Amino acid sequence: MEPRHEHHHDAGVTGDLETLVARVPIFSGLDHEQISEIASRVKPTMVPRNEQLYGAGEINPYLRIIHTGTVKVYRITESGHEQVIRVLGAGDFLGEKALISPSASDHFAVTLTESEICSLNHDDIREYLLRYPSVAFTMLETLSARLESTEDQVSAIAGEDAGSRIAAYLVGLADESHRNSVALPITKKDVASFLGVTPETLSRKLALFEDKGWIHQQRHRRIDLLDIEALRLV
Amino acid sequence: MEPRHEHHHDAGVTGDLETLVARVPIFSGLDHEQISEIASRVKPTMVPRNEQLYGAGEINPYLRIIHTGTVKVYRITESGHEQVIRVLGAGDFLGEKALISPSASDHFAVTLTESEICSLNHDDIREYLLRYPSVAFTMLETLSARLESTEDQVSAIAGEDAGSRIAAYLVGLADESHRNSVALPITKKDVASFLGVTPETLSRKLALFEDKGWIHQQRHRRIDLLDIEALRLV
DNA sequence: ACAGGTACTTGACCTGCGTCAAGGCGAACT
DNA sequence: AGTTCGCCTTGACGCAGGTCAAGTACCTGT
Repeated sequence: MEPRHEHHHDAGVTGDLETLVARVPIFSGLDHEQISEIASRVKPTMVPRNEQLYGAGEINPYLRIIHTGTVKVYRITESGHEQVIRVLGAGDFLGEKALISPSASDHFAVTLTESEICSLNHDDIREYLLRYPSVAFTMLETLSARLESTEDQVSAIAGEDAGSRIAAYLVGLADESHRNSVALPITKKDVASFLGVTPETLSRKLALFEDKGWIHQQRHRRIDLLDIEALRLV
Repeated sequence: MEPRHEHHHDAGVTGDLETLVARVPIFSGLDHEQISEIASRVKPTMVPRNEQLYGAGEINPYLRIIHTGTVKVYRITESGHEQVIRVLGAGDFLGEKALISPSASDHFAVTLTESEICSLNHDDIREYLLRYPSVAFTMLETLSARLESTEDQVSAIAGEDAGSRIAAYLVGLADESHRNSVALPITKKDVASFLGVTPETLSRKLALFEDKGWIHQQRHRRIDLLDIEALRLV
């Protein structure tokens, strides 16, 4: 495996490659030998913050698996404004669209923090999918879960008002971190885009929630949820 | 295979089972022998109109493949209103959510026309996925395409105004049928739900389009598109 | 063929949220 | 440390589209 990672510098990877691969959810069903084989094809890279992984129009021949860090996936709508599609973290993958149907997509992906990312060539992945059906099955699980959460997004934007969506988003963050103090993974501007509101509306609703004593906003995108039950009922 | 298809009557299937299976996209990569094997496990059924295929809360152990007819998939949002997720036709499948992660989903599915539907037991399908990787790969393609179209729905609802979404929907129907006279596959109420507007708004926008001479509404949900270019620019 | 219910249309009203604008604050680079 | 740029907040305003209501047309089942 040659160190040809676009213009990124090489990985200062924590632990050996096989351990890293084994921790990736879509390879979790494989045995040690299979993991080794995949590890030999993987290209781990440290990617700096604010690096564009792929952009609209270009066909990128890599499936990216995030080992550490955060990546934002978004698109630019016809009317020119940015729509955040999802935010990916450790264990998530991206770039599957081009793998499955190699047409240009209008997605953009950019790192939000310095990230440790493995790139797998599409040809290799296609081979794994055919050879190790459990990999394909796990990808099906992931895509199915993504589809469901995107459907949630549709019903929320179409059916709930801005306040409900924002409250539900905060409660969701709290639920998955099991804490009542959450950190927004992205800027408020991006959260607003993700929730289908303007930054102004988000700002106003958060101020309103704070007035009612339901939340407390600290520095650095950190928000304490003081009354989760109230937020659930919004 | 015993004829135990809930309370539906047995299929008066056109052509033999193998031909039918071979025409299903997710099995298109298989050879004759494999098709035969699958055909022996398939339960084809004629389902009447307005029949509920599955409802929220219940875990339905079948993957359904639509051979003829139309099926509407929707959910009921927390605030109680119906949100149409997608409309499926010949060659499409549904029920894959429970196959992949057998948790109760909040989806409903109902036939809009009398439909010829094949049911495959989840255990059987799981076996095919592991044994014939091309089946899994085709399912990946389909899910990926669905994901993309659901993402389109998100950006459209969040970013475009009602008129644009409605015009784009009409143009989309025309594009896929290659004709400039289209038939809405579902009621206007359902189209409205799908597009994230109220039936009143849909009605008003269509009247507006007609005023401008861009469309002509006939009986029976049939609409002639008189000026597709104008609609594209809305 | 009839009756009933649902889908659709149109009108009047009103409000939530987007838009425009201006000011403060923090973060990143030199 | 200073400067700059983009993020965030708050205010004022207007309108797209949701809501409520009433009437008409359709479709469906008997």
